[in-house]
Order: sequence, then C-alpha cells, then structure tokens
Amino acid sequence: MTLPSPAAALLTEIMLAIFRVNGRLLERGDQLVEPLNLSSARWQVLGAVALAGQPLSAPQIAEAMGITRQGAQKQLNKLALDGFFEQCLNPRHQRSPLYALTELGSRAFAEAMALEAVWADGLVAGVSLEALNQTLQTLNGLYDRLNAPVPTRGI
Amino acid sequence: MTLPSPAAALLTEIMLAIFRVNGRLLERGDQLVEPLNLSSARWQVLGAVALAGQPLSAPQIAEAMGITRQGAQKQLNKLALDGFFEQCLNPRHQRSPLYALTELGSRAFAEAMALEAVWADGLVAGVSLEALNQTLQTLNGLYDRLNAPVPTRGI
DNA sequence: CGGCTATTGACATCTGGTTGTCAATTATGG
DNA sequence: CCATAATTGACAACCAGATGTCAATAGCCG
Repeated sequence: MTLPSPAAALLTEIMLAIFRVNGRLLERGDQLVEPLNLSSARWQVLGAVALAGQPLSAPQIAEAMGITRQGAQKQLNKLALDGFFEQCLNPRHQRSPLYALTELGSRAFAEAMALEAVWADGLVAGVSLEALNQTLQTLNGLYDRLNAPVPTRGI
Repeated sequence: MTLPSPAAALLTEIMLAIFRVNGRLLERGDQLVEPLNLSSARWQVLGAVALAGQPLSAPQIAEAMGITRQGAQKQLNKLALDGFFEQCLNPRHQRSPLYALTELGSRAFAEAMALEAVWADGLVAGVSLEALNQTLQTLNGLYDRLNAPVPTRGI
C-alpha cells in the first residue's frame, strides 16, 4: 500500500473543490436566470442552439451539450411548450424536427448572457489574469487525461 | 450593454471547464468503485463517516456532505441494507440512530481510497505542484465569492 | 411540570440526468 | 429494389439530488 504522492493528494483536494464549486455554480446560475423562466439546464439548451446560429435537431443538441439524446429531448419538449423553441420541418428527417429559437427564446438568452456578464465580472474582481489562465489550462489538461479509461486490474 | 471583461470571459470558460470536468470525475469515479458495489455518491457517504472517525447521525452526515438531510437519509437506508453501515442507538436521540461503518464498509472504503490514490497519481503525472496549488487556490477563492448571494436588480 | 419550538425519519413530488426498449423512419449495401 | 443497419421520438424505470409536509421526539423556557 503506497501512500498517495503530494501531487495526488493535491489533486484529491482539487476534485473536492470542483464538486463544491460545480454545485454552487449551478445553484447561483439557477437563481440568476430564474426571473427569465429559465434554469441552468434550460439556459444551456438555449445556448447550444444560439451558438450554433441555426436550428438543430434533438440529437444534435444532445451532442453539443454532452448529454444523452433522451435527456435533451425532455428539455426541448418542455422548452417548446413554454414558447422558447419552435419546431421546423427537417428536410433530412421527416420525424425529427429542427428546433429554432423563437423571439422569446432569443430575447431570454440575450438577457441571460447580459446577467452572466455582470455576475462574472463581480466574481473575478481582483483575480489576476495569470491565475485564471493557469487554472483554465490545468482544468483542460485534467479533462483530457480523464478521457482515458479508468485503470482496471485484470479482466 | 457592456461587453464582458477579459477576466469575465476567462471565468466563463473556466465555468464550462468545471462542468465538463465535474461530469467526467463522477463518471470515472463511478467506474472506479463499481466493483466494490459503490458509486461516487455512495463512496462519499462512507467517506463522511470514515473521516469523522465515529458514528454519525443522518443529519450530521448530510451536513458533512453538503446535501440535504433527506438525500443523505435515502443513501444511508440503501447502504445499511447493503451491509456497509449498521445503526447504533443514539443516546441523544431515540428516534435518530447513529450510523457506524461495518467491517464490510470499512474495507470497501479503504479499497476505494487505494484505487483513488493510484488513479490520481496517473492523472497528475507531469503536472507541476505549482500549477496544482494555483488551481486549488483559485477554485477555493471562487467558491468563497460564490457564497455571496446573486445580484438582484430591484425587489 | 407543561407548552412551544426545533429536530428527525418517512413519504411524496419535482428536476435533470441516465439506461433500456420499441416502433417508425432513414441510410446503406448487395 | 430490397433487406438490413442506424437513427430517431416516445415511453418507462432508475439514480441522485431538491423541496415540502407530517407525525413523533427532544429541547427549552416559563
């Protein structure tokens, strides 16, 4: 039984910090866009279509968001009911409509972005660009390493 | 409508990176301890009691984990059924038992820690201690700032 | 001691994901 | 052209959390 290295111990602390920050970010994000009849999850769906700049099918949105097709579909059904999306005919697939932002959807997303900009500005006040860059790089590096499968002993 | 500052734009990227890394960590953690009949969530419950070094009540465990009392209770009920915990009488509250790790529970947690040490070692290979420290500090600073309530315009 | 308040477990319901299945549609290859 | 494979939406069940309610218990204050 080897003890974890200092770096591994630090990483463990980073993992716990990521869990905490992730939870708070979702919580604060929910609060931020709640007046827009949005939540962090719903906001993210609007973002996927807004950033694409064109209507997308449910599976495309799922892939852009990194969640399953079925999960994205559930959100889309609700968001369409709430008037944020409208379905357009998909010339490439009769049964699979494209989802386009409505006027309401575009406006809500723009307002969410504006709120987010103000919020983020307040959060980083006094943090150096170097520290932020360093952190982003470390997280991205960690993400890449995490894509390698978990080690299994034997089979 | 002001454009987000460079720091705020970086923070937005960091947020997205945190969401991605958080998801992958849970996914890999689930895979890591799956042979032990654990998951990331179940593992965390064992950890709360193991680190406390003594039996805890359900509300105490919930607070240590940062989740609700009811959420912790659900996990505890299942984990007790699976033999990882046993209930002891709580001298301070007749209806609220203390949860103690069984032999099975302690062994499973120790094995999970050993797996985690190996996994973390592989993940940080080649990353400098300075970068890890910087990242941990930035994340902790961000967490502190996130505890301030979200700005609301008017009431 | 008695009454009010806080804590607690159980339960139901909601959110936001997952997996799996099924039938309908689309794509592909012989 | 047709058979087979892949994609897709709908649906059901599940996980892991949240919230809210209720009755039982504990704590506290008068």
